[in-house]
Amino acid sequence: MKVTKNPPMAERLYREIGESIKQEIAKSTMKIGDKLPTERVYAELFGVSRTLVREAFIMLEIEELIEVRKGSGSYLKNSLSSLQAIAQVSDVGPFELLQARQEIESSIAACAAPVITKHDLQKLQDILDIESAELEIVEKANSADRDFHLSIAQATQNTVLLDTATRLWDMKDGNPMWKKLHARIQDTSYHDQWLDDHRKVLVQLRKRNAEGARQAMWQHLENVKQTLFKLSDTEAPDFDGYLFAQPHN
Amino acid sequence: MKVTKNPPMAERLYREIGESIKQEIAKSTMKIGDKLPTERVYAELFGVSRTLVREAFIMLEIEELIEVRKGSGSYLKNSLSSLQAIAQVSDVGPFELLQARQEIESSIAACAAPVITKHDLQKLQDILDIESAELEIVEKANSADRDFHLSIAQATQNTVLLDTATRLWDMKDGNPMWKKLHARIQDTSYHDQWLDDHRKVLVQLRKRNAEGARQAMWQHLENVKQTLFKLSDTEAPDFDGYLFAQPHN
DNA sequence: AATTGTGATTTGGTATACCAATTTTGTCTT
DNA sequence: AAGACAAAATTGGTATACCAAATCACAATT
Repeated sequence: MKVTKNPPMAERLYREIGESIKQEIAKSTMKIGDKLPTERVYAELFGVSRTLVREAFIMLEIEELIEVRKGSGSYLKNSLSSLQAIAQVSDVGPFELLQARQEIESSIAACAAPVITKHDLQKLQDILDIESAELEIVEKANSADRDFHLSIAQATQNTVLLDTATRLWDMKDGNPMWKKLHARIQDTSYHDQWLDDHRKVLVQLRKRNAEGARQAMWQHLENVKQTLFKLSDTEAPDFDGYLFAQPHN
Repeated sequence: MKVTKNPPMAERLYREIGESIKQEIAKSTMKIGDKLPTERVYAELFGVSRTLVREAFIMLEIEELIEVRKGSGSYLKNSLSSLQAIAQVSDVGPFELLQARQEIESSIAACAAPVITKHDLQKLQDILDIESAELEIVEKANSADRDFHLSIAQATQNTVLLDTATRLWDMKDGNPMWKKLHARIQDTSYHDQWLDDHRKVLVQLRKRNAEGARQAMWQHLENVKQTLFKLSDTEAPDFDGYLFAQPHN
């Protein structure tokens, strides 16, 4: 039986064209507001049909790099650097990311403590129960972990904080370094400690103790950091460039 | 002479098609991984050519909502809700945003204090000098303000913190509420106080006093918040829905 | 000389036709 | 009946042709 596989599909052509156009823009001296070459010009330049160039333009337009105006032309809307600065953050190192999460999530916990609702507290309790029960199933545990952290952010009733926390959490997805660490975490059971950390955070939230919650969340992420540090120490070479600025507190 | 105008251009059709498709997805009971109707089906459904549907698909693909596979079909990749949660953050209220910035940027200041370089301190001093000199020119002052805050984030040497700070700062762009407030700020000169706030932050950073820097930055954003609160109070009705959870610290 | 109007040109917008990869179907072989 | 192979149908990929809006050039008008 042939398995339905389709991972290594050749990338869609319009993406290649789009990237090529980006390179052209990078090489040129165009400034924001300048007019780009027309679709037809690019089509001839790359030796493809205008349709493809058009699709590439749509890609750049959605990325907010350009703006296209009928009958007039397409124009640079943002600098290339400002965009890729945001894009390339995704492959940041685990420690750098955890450092940031420690700073921000402890503040979020402190921020949530005074305003958290009974309903949210119950929700956190439920998540903890799931964590206790499903400790073995890695996927469940992970999902619950995420729920726990983000639910606290939601309890602040501040959209921006929730968005920031979500963004930071999802940053680890797609980073190969995290996957390696993650595989090693599955064996050993640091989950027990982390579960205990979560309990301590919830206790402080129940007491509506802002500084207590801050401390508890700080300590939790400190423990995670230390764990990852040990694990990476065991089999270190992969982490060149990721090890730096240790906690300074 | 005819001015080159082109603001009220009818929105590109592919966007309408794309939004329509999103609605169709929302109405349906499709789950992640499910297969979407084919391009041809949508083309007939909406009474347009397949080209347009295809462009709409590209839009959805770049938004990471779907994944398209040649010869097979297109598939739901993410839930609609998770995406729009991120997208709609852009029009968040000024107070909600400032609240988040107060939490996060004060932590960033504390984080920067122990590790800030002499070079970065000098850079901050230079920015302050510019702020003092160009106090009157609103654009310059604004730019310097941004530089000051983001330079501190950069001084943490943590990419994620810098990215987060940048993201928060730029959130106010495009929000009409900010523009109204901003117009009113230009008249009065709260800039003096804010400039003084900045000085106090820099003093603490020089002393490498983490908690001092945290406090100084906190107070600075507290002052900004209070100022905006007064201004919005003067001419209040616009702010329905933006006034809520006042600082709880 | 400045302005206006009109037609040609440029540019993006849309539709149709055909190509290639994938999946499905059905038949043949074992 | 099971498996393998091939033909056919499905689906996205690409190219070409034509349409409509915006712009530009230039002459006619004032």
